Amino acid sequence: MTLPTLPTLPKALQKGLQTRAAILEAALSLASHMGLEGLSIGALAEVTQMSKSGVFAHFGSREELQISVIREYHARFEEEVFFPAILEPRGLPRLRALFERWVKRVSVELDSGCIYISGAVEFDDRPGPVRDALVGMVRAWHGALTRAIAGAVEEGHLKRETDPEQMLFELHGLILALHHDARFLRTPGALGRARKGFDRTLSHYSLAPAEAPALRRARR
Amino acid sequence: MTLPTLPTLPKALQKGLQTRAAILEAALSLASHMGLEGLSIGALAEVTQMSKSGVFAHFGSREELQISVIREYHARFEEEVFFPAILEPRGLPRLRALFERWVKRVSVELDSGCIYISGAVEFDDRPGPVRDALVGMVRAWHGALTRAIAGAVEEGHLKRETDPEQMLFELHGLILALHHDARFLRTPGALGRARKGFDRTLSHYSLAPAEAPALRRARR
DNA sequence: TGCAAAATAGAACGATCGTTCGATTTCATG
DNA sequence: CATGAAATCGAACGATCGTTCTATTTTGCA
Repeated sequence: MTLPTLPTLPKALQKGLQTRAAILEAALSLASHMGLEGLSIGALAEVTQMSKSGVFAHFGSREELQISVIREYHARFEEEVFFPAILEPRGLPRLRALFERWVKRVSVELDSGCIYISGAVEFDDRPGPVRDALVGMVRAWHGALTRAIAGAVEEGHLKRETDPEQMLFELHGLILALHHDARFLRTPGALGRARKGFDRTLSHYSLAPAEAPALRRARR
Repeated sequence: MTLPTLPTLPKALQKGLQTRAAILEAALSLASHMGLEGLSIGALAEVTQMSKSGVFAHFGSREELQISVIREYHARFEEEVFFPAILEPRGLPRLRALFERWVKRVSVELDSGCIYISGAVEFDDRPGPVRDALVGMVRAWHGALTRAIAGAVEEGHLKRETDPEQMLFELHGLILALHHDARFLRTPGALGRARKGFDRTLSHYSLAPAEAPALRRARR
């Protein structure tokens, strides 16, 4: 039984991946503005100057397209926020870098919108693979942040009693409020408020060299 | 020139407003689950056992329906959150009541979603009367909260330097994080985290009778 | 009870959606 | 250059959307 044609298995696949990347680029921009639910293949075809079926063929379904967009967004998020920040020394410097780049990402996206945030609202009631993908990515990101906070505790930069999940909850709230006020209400100064909130939160969880030890000793 | 029929101008209008209220009830529930953009007249007709055109006639356009839903949501929000809380004494008690009822509203809505929050994401990039209505309602609510915070400052319950808008930003963040974690991530304990965050925020902006005066004196 | 008005139904419209299918073009490579 | 595979197109599908009409039913009131 000889293998008749030995399916070619092309090495480069140049053109295919190339246009796929172009489509994904447009899809990312479109989803940032209209949300993942607002992503339509027709609109995508118009933007990329292709036929609907041409666009469609690259993903096989709208759901797969949405998931691809989420994955692409995740990759860029990692590259712009996580990877550079993780180079900072463990502890407060790393945590600061993570938050600052996070804030920048959300506020740079002022005219494009964070897919994690809009997706969370769009899919909180919609079970399925798209929601699962989103939850997975957000959980991974929150996990990384939680570890960074725990690292700052171990490093002695934050109080030993610090609950990393609680602190993450509060920092995440600042990001969400920034997104809300800047994009929806268009309040000026939201970026500054997020930063100030971060400092205030940090000051609470930080060791306050003057008072904290005294307080802690007094309690025992 | 005699008025020929003297257009009846009916007093009760019973049936009309009655079914309109029923439609609005269903629309509110539907919009809470699918978002304001997910509100479709067809689905609404199915739920209310009416014809599409029958539903449509009560609002004249989908946009007007969406705005009516927003107005209805606002009225209920006022009744459940604002009016009861405003009965509390000015200052910290009132602020506490406002936040606690706000939190309850968002977490009671765990299986229905807050239209203010989902609407903010859906319409942050979509100009038009629906967005305008939403912004107006949210601004009104934030304004009430800001006044409550300012009241607590004047009452001497919060530090004189307190920036009400900054504090509101942080409290709003807690609500948004609660909504996100409870509805999207389905994290247990999000409600507790929001409350703990509130107490922590409050403790920062409160006059700390023991230490704060000493610190303030030391700085001069 | 009868009559005008209000409320609702029913059918149809153009548009857009995701998807399918067959034909055609473009590509990579022997 | 030829050939098969990959990529793209164009047309059509059924479904759903908001909306518009014209009947028909139901209602409120003299």
